[in-house]
Amino acid sequence: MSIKIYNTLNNQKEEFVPRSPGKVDMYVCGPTTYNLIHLGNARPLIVFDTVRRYFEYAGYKVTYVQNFTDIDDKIINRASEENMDPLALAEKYIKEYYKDAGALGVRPATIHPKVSEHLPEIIEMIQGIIDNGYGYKVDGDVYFAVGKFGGYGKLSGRRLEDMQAGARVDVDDRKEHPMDFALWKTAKPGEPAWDSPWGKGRPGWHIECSAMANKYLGMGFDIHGGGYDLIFPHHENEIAQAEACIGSGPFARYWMHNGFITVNEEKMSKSLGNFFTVREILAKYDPEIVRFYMLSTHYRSPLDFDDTKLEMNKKSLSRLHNTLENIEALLNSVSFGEAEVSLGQAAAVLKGAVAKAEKDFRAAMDDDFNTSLAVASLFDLAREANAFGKVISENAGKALHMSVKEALEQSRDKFSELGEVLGLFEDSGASGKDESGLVDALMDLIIQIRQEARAKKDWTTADAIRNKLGEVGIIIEDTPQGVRWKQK
RNA sequence: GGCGGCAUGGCCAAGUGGCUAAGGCAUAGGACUGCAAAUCCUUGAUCCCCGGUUCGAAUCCGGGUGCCGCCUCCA
Repeated sequence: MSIKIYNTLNNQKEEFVPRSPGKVDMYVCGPTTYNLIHLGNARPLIVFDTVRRYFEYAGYKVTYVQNFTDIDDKIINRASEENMDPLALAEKYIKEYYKDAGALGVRPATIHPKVSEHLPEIIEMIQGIIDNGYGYKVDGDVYFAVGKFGGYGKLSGRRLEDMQAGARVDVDDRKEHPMDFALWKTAKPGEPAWDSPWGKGRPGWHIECSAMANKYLGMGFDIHGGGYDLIFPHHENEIAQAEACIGSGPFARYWMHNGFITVNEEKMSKSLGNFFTVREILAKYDPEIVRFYMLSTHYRSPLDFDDTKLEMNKKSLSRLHNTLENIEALLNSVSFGEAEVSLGQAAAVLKGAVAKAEKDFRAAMDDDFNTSLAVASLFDLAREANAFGKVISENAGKALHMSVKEALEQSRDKFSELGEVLGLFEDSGASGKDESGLVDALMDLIIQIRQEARAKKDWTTADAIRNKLGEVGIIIEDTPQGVRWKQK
């Protein structure tokens, strides 16, 4: 089964054929580190992390490159506001990035190149563009001449003559064409600057990705990803720069773009007051919920964020967690051996469901990473596993055949296996409990007291304990396999 | 002005020509439970409107309505 990818370059799903068999080389545009990452940054992180995980699951060796833009106007402005060195400010937020991304289950890329560490490569590429006749110098600035690059517009499907340059921003009349963009900008006093053949300055907005992708992956690498809004001009310009410099195209073979996040049906922006950092969201919601939510919609569709939907997804996710706990409890409480009661038929049904879940999951992910459908396969498995648990409960106290244990273990393992591809269920088990074991010990005590009350049919006491614990955020469940408790 | 996307049950969301339109949340009924919780079973869709193509359309074509994005830094 092959993987299909919706390629922005041709606006259609295409079979993915890697440049080198068994390997995937991908580049994803990373954040400009002038602030904590926001919700909008989080989506591509989670989406492309999941793409990467699935490729690895499917047996590919993935080289994943994600840059940090640590030289940029926004950084310079922010740094001067805070009276900080721009690079130190960028470094600070790179550290913060790792905290937030890590919390969301986003694995570090194979390589995280920074602009500040690639000035030689960037300058070399600009020089190459000039040498090939696609760049020109004006005062201390260098511009890319879009009119000379025949393929300009092929990614975004625009034609130069259709675009209303200057409609919203004044055109710099030193440019040969209004759409020309800066490759190199002269430094103003006090700004960070590097020596170049064109004087002291810094790179333009787009050149970094071309240069760094080219350095680490080379021309014709497999997948380039990023947010939908980057198609134009950022990615269009990346293509133009790389291909104008190196000559041999294509720059990247498959272009993937994630849809936008809105908040309360509006585009997230500071002026609308609906701008959220990942950290603000994580103060209210478990990161796994945020991740699950982002994957509950196809990556190319827009995704609206609000508390109601988060709450909804929280409940959905807990269903999956409950299932995992149910399976674990059965494995721990039921005795297995030579068949007194075999339940062979039911076990076979579950094993069949395990196989089907993986098959469905793969089919969904193969089809342009349809995580929404993939998640559905987990719910299908959950239903079967829980139904099996019900059958087991009906045979409480009896020794069950080993095939029952096998079926339970298979379903549990399949959950973790498929969940890991989506970055879910990874820290299940010890979450919410303290390391000293004090809480566990106290809970054992409380539960024991309550059980004694229940044994005496003292429901008033038993219910009071349960209600009071509920007020503190602890849920007590009396299951056929014994008493269970959990937080929240 | 140019380019592009979306409209599926109360809500979220798959599905892009063909068996009974996935899955989740919520609702209602039932089972289980001392009562709950968890779980299982059952429960609900004129697929935005009009017209067309077809044996057959949510799915293709035309028109309409509504919403959104990009064309400027933006994930």
